Amino acid sequence: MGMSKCEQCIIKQFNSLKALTKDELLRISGCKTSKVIKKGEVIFEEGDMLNGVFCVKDGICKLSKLSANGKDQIVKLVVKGDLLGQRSLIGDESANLSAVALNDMEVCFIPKSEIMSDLQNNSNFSMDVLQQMAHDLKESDNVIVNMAQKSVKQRLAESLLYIYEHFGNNDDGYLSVVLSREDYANIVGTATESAIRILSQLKKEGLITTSGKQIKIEDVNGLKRIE
Amino acid sequence: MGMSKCEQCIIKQFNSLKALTKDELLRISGCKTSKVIKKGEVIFEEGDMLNGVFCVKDGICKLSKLSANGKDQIVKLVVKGDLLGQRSLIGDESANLSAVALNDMEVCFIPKSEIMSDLQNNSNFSMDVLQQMAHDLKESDNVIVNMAQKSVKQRLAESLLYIYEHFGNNDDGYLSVVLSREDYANIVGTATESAIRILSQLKKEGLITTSGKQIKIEDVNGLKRIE
DNA sequence: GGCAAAACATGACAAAAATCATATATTGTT
DNA sequence: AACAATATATGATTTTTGTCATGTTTTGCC
Repeated sequence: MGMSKCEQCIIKQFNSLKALTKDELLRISGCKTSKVIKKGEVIFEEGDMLNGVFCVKDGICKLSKLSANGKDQIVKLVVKGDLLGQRSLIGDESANLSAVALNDMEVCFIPKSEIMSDLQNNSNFSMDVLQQMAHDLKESDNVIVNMAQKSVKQRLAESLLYIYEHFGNNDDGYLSVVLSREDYANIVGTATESAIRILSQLKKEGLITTSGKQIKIEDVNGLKRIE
Repeated sequence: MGMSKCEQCIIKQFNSLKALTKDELLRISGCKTSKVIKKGEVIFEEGDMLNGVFCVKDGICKLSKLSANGKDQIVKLVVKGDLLGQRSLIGDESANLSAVALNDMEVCFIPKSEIMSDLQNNSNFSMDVLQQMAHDLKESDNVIVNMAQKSVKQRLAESLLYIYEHFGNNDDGYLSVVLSREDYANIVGTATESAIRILSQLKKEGLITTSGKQIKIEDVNGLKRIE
């Protein structure tokens, strides 16, 4: 528990922690705890007060929100290198989203007091976090436009491409992120049956192939071209 | 042009500029320019490089993005007291959205260099901006969930309530923000005809009344209850 | 390996929303 | 005031998407 050292951890290169000084990293290293989270486990839930952030060392989780009609909407996928929970910490609010592991994960938990004091005192760090949030906001706006203006088929195709471009394939050419049909439906905001139906269509059209839950993108441009 | 003084401007109380020191405000006051923008005028467009932020002293504008199918999606309404353009500045990217005045506006333009140096040097200011962005991100997530999971009628009802609760009525009881039916359609992400049709329905159901473009909310709870 | 539960698949139908057509009202301009 | 341009309104129809039903496959577990 918490034996490895932040200053030597390569993961930090991918997130705002890279802006911290060696001293700050040493302090964080001393008070962080690292945990293993099993597939399907809840990291935190909507409404929870977080008292720190999670730095994802391995694995993937989904951030989702339960809507009034009882369906879960997946808002974001968080992967190796990402930080988790900064927004609630900074806004000093309870979590707006739930985080659930999609496969086995390894995360480090850094207590709130550390992060907040570094944000106050290290302007490189706060600027980096600011930039990250500006970027996230831009992405959110784009998602809103897509949700509002595109068909379910287009949105599903784009989700496949997003996963393909951001998280890549594994050795056998299948997407490295493996989601259930229900998860896809919850990303796109549609009924599970509709997601299944459209994936079948895409198969027939030769744009993807599948093997169980695994999906292989066969024609990137074809997916991009969907009316 | 630019004669009034930031340190005395009450508008700043509503945004992150309140976290600046008197000296910083004096400096900004010296280099800002204030402009009047007519209804329908474009403040900036998608892809423009901004070299400063706008502080809205009066009026309302819409932030929207053109989607692939040629329709505009309105992502946010910006009103008196809000800042405009921070995200592009912070992210050092071209504007992701277009800003168009919905009525006559008065804004102050503050050059990039000023804002960025204050962000670097005044941690109260950067923390305030950070909190604002954390809040915006939360709002964005909620919009995504609504777009994905709710019917057009529910979304339109919520938009009316949003405007009612955030911007209020004017003396005669009509919403103080006056939008065209097309604007409503572009907020909700639907066809203009659908927006018109649903507003007619809401009238028949006694939840709203209208007079030309003006809309009066007659039954807040009724609007909230829409299945 | 066998069994139950969960996930996937697909058809039939219903509901929601988009599109097309057309009519009326409002607004801005001369 | 008259006109054109724009915005609002509403009907008819088509397309998209959701729901319900039912069967098949896969998965986890004893």
